[in-house]
Amino acid sequence: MPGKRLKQDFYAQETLRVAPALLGKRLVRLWQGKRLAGRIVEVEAYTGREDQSSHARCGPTARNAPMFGPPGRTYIYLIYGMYHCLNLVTEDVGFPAAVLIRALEPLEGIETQSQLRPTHALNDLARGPGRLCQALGIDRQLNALDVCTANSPLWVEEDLTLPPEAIATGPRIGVRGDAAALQVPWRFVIAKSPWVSRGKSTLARNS
DNA sequence: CTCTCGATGCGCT
DNA sequence: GCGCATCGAGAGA
Repeated sequence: MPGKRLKQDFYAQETLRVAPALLGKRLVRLWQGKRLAGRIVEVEAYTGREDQSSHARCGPTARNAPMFGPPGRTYIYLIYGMYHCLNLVTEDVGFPAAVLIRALEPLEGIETQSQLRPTHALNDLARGPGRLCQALGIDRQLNALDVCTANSPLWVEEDLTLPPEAIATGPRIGVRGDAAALQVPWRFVIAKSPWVSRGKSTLARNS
């Protein structure tokens, strides 16, 4: 049912199930009493120590600690000294995995979002992991936050449920790592959505 | 559309 | 000190 907040059991599933299942759902940020929200249209999975593109590949550190923690929490980090990336932690405690939220279709509080991230093009408001964090007022103050409890200022709601053929996959964007990590199709997008970030040419339709 | 480049803070094998 | 799971501006085609 649309509007219902996702609970911890959703995030506790296998990461490669959680990532595509997040597509179509609604990311909601309560910012100064206002609902800022967008539809999740693009995500990436990072799972296990063997994933050479994962921040967890070298084991637990102060930064990546949330990835080893319980599912349903945020993992937010600073990248290139000026942007933030939002992940939602998946699977069991001790197993490092998370889903990176890469793009949103703006839905609610668009005027406020445009103040937080001034841009003339609606298409650029939340297209990209750094951009969507700016538009929703997300930074490291929200790191390790439980998005399943009733009073958290950030959560994911039920919204659209997509058929498998509406989902396209491809290699992850902007990552380093070994050949396997560069090729594995762990990027998931809503096929033909005008709201996804760069790299459309590398996508293939889901089978 | 493509590409290249610089900005910038911080955690790290 | 190095290297980022990025973005925006500028140049070229």
